[in-house]
Amino acid sequence: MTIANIGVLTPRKQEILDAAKKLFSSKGYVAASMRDLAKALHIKPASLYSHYPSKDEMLWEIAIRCAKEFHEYVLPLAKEEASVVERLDRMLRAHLHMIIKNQDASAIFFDEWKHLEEPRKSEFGKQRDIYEQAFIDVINEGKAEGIFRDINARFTMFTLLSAINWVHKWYRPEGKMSLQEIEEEFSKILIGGLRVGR
Amino acid sequence: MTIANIGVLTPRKQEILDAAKKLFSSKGYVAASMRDLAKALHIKPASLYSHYPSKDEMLWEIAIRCAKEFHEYVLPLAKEEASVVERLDRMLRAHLHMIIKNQDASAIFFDEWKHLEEPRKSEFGKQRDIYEQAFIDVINEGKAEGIFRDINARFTMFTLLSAINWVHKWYRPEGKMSLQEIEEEFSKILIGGLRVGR
DNA sequence: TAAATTGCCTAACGATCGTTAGCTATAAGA
DNA sequence: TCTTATAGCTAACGATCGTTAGGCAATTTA
Repeated sequence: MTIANIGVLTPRKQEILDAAKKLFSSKGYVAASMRDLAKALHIKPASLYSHYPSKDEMLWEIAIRCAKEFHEYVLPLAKEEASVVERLDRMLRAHLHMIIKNQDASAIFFDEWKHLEEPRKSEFGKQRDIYEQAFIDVINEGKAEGIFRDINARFTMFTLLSAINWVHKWYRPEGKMSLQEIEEEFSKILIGGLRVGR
Repeated sequence: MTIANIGVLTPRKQEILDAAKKLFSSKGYVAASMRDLAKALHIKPASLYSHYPSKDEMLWEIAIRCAKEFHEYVLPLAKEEASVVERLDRMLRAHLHMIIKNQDASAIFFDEWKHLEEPRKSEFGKQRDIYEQAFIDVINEGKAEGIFRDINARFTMFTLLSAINWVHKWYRPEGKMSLQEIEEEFSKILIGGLRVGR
């Protein structure tokens, strides 16, 4: 199963998946029971099994679709015609956008996927690797051009994404900072810190 | 219960707490059962209740002690006699040290505390606030002195700590980067990005 | 119109969970 | 020597978990 050939779901299947996504991201996969999910959908727990054969299968369907969203929204930016700095900046902003606009997906993409059972967990890991590698590649480009300091690209990728990922743990839309402000600050601190020549 | 008056434990109580800390941090509090813990200690599950009245009580004892470790190791650095940049740098390095040297404590301090039941959860939150505020204060000092850019101090604290906190999810002692290398890179990227005048 | 699919139901199984009741043995302190 | 604290045990309770078996009604497809 690759991201490319993820099929379309029955409307009802989609509804159930949406409810599960919301529940898993708010309570955590382990703490959220099938009975909780059934209650949210106003059906009986056993009815869920008419649509999905197991809880793990549901988590998988959710996780792989979250991965797809991140991939499709962020990765094309790596190959646009623009400078390295500009492309990395765009990628980080897009990544931030995804996190803020789609907080449920973020929680799954960053935290809950670890509860997948094998071999799905490994399969998901491969998709994460692809995503992270795209950032590493751009950072390495910047190093080769002498624009970024001589730095471990993988380490840098972790640092950048980690700083941004945490946002979904504290950001609330009604809070004091607007999305645009957050974008600008990240761009200054993170990209700023990367550049040589200070 | 404040951090100051945390008492000393019976040797056996300490052993059990250590095993629980290890288990909770590796499997997660929810997934780690009292039966798992008993097995790790080679005793029967019911015997645990001779020492602690509940699982939540154990998590609390672990969490508040982890908080204490972070507080005592990092916070005094905020008031040393040194420049703002130097003090923030030392605090971040100390924070990183704690995470790498004490990965179990990190997992509890960052992730597992959220499973505490009220009112302990709120009480723990207060301790986290104190810890975070110390970083905010130093950043504000730097702003007042014109050394750091005009930035939301709370946001910056989150960014800095988030980037570092993630380390405990990927760092392995046998990996390629040494602690010193990690320290230097963080210092360059994070502190570097904060400073004005580029 | 007959057949197949979709969606949900009741009832329950077996497993696992945190926890309790009540007991015994050992060691240290009064 | 008596008391108290420490440290463990067996057995089991009630709750909750993911899941299954088997059936019923409505809708869609052939």
